[in-house]
Amino acid sequence: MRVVNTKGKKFRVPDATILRLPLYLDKLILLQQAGVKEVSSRQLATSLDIKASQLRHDFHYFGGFSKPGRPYQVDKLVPALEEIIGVDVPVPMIIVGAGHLGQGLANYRNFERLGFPLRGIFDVDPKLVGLEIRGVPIRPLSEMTAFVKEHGIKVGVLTVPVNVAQDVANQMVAAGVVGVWNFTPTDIRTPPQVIVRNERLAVGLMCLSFKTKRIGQTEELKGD
Amino acid sequence: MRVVNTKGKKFRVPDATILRLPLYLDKLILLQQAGVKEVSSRQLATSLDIKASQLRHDFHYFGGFSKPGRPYQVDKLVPALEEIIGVDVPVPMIIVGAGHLGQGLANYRNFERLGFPLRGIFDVDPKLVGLEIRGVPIRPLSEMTAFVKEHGIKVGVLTVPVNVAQDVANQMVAAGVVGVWNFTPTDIRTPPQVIVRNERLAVGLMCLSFKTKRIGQTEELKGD
DNA sequence: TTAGTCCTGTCAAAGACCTAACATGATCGG
DNA sequence: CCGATCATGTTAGGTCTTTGACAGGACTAA
Repeated sequence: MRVVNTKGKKFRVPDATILRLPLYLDKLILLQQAGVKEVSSRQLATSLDIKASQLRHDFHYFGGFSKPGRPYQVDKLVPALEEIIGVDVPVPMIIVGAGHLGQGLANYRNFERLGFPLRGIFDVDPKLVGLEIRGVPIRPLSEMTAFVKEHGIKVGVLTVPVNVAQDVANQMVAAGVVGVWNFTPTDIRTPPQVIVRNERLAVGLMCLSFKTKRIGQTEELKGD
Repeated sequence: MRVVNTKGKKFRVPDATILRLPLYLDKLILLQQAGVKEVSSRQLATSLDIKASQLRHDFHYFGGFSKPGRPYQVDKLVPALEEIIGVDVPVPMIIVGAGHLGQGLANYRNFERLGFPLRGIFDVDPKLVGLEIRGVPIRPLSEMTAFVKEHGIKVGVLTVPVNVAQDVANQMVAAGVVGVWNFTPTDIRTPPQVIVRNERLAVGLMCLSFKTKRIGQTEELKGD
């Protein structure tokens, strides 16, 4: 991933940095809501459990957001990061699969705040079709393709059963979606220009498992 | 993180490897269910979009799971990884916060399969208390501490509102929980021996945002 | 038996990433 | 005005991670 920073220089931004930008923004929004005006790299880094030099290094790829001697101003940093991450331009989104997880996500209020207004929910189950979640009606899956085209939907959230995941994803892509947020426990194949983000709940659980099971062994295995 | 491999040697296992183990297991279980008996490092790696040498290198930390010339046997590899990850020993779990996300997670059937049987659900809302999800009743939050102690609960899933997250986490830890699966959009502080896994949905969304917004710019910024 | 093919375990080199250190600039109090 | 303090931007060096290459075992077919 490459960007041109504020000083006209081209940088290759490491993936690791990109993955941290949302963490910075997340924390900064909390600070902003708490009325904090200024924050130093040390304060911000400490609260995220990383090194201050790493944070400054990350910001450096974008030309820096302050000048030597002055801490970062929260009210300037937030919109700057929002623009870099792309949160400032709305990306209309749909949820496909109105099961428990799909409905839970549909109730998540932060989507709008993060630039992803929810425009539609789709499911095959006739018992679900017609219900409304936060004002958004559940529509039959058969209408999805036309809806995506008509409303210029860019991102689809995939919360369908595993066995139809690839099929539904294919329909989304054919209809014009450029990003898929995949909550199903399987890999889906897409053309290279379509971005897939896998949200593998099982993986999170297993990581937790690996670590908790090793509590109590740590005395004999120093230095993890 | 350190382990002793099958040849008695001590290795420090990199974090990057640990994060991949669940992906391997996840895929292998799918293969096993499909009746596949043997799989080579190339096949497995290709399906996960990584290099075969990396997969073999990862397995090498644990002494390897086959011998030169023979592909991996799915039925041997699955239990071996399950043991390493810790999925083979059940870890009783509770969900605290029976809102939409909490209920969605409570309906997730894979928890048992992954070694995390759901033993209880807790909430402060009297309208929710008494409801059952997949046979597990929702109990008042005030009973949580006693329940954790009595049933030897090891892991708590945190799906409460942000403003009470730290407070509820403190109660969990005081009651004896050793792992917290945090779905709230905030950091929580715990003693060092308690493992916290943050499942930050907003971060996943923002990563997707960063990438999808840059589609169309890729022609002028070659080589991402 | 033997050549050919497929495969893993192993290691060293290359690459990506993180961190400490420092030059420099801003601010404050006296 | 000046020193002390705090802060960022920047870079070089160290550390962690990935990759390619290869030795050697196992199987197959002729």
